[in-house]
Amino acid sequence: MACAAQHDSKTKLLDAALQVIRAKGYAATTVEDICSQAGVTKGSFFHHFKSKDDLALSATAHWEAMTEGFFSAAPYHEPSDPLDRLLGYVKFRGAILAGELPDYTCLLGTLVQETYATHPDIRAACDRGMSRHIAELTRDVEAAKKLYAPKARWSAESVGYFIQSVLQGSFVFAKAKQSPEVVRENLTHLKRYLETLFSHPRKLKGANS
Amino acid sequence: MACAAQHDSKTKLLDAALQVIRAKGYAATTVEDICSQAGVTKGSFFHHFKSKDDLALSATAHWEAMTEGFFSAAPYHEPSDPLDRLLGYVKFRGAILAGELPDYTCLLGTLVQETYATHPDIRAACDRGMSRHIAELTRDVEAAKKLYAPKARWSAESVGYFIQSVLQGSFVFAKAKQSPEVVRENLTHLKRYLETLFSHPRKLKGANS
DNA sequence: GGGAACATACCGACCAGTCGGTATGGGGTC
DNA sequence: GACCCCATACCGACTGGTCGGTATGTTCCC
Repeated sequence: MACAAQHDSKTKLLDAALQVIRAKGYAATTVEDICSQAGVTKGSFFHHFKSKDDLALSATAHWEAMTEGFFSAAPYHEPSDPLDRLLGYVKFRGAILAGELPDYTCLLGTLVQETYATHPDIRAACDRGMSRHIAELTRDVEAAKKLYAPKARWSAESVGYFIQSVLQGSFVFAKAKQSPEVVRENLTHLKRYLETLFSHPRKLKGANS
Repeated sequence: MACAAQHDSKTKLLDAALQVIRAKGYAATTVEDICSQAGVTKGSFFHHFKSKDDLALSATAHWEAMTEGFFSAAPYHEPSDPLDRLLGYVKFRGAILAGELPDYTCLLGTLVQETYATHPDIRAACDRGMSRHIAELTRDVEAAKKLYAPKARWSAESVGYFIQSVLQGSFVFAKAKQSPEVVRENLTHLKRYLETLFSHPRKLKGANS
């Protein structure tokens, strides 16, 4: 029973869900949309998921698993200097802006906007997923702070949230403008802010040059 | 024929649309939701609007008109120093975070996320509305740049987009966390960034204190 | 042969949009 | 002022299609 093909349909459905929901939004996505994108039938869908909402929940878990693997395998973790890792993260986020919009935007950000008032469990799942990613990030912020700005009054966590907020907001404008250009420019601003925040010796007066 | 009461229902429908769409998202909002919120009937709705999509378009125009009046009447325009006006804007955005989430989040940001791939005209309307607001903002950025950072390589417009991206992203997290607290913290970071960006003499070393 | 994986036909609720109708009020005519 | 005409505003039952979910197989693997 535990052969790989068993979960093939389920994985296909989850992958399809990530794509379709990011493109059309959750409410506008029909179960049949996901099925046809995945190349399976509705019977299969409801064999694996109790309901559409259940799929959404599973999709957030799937998303978390995917992104966690993706980011932990990324090369920006290599530097021993935590600030370099942090700036590497920002640079990395710029480097992965390829393909169509649904390929690089965030499922959780899209999902939570539509469901925060009507689907408490989905909202909570999105919150959990985003917070977990931020917690990862915050670790490097914390370490960099200890090194470069130990007395600063801002919290490492708030910087983590700020970074993610810039990204989420950038995606909104990417969608409005149908282009990742705004994301890139915003990442440049973000990088500059982080550098000044840590009084990074290598590029201290970079703000106005 | 031109009595004020004539357009009363239409205005009520538009006001209701702003609330309901921001709370439930566009696709999940039914025409009857809006009607009952506005206290009018479906017949009236389709007398004033050709379709649900037509309402969305009118709602963006209504939103633009409302917000333009709201922001142009705000006190942050008073200072003669453009940087003070800019920082005043950021402070003002923090001051208006009252009431429920749908009361202070942005209709256009919510709308465009759901419609960018499926409703080209709504997407374009959202883009137009957000760009217009940013253009206003950019004027002050431009003036402040001339005064305080004339040789900086970043464009005033990109700063305008950055400010709005921070806000839009903050709203995503406000929805995920059911609280405007993240918005406030992000505005603090944003203020600090703007100050360093303009090398504001009054608070130059504020970044790490 | 028994259960998990998948397929097909179908149901019922819901919802955007329609349609025939009523109410109101302004303007022209005598 | 009495009358009619007609446009605009508004009402709510109805319809046709869509979509989440179910019921009933069928296939295939252990």
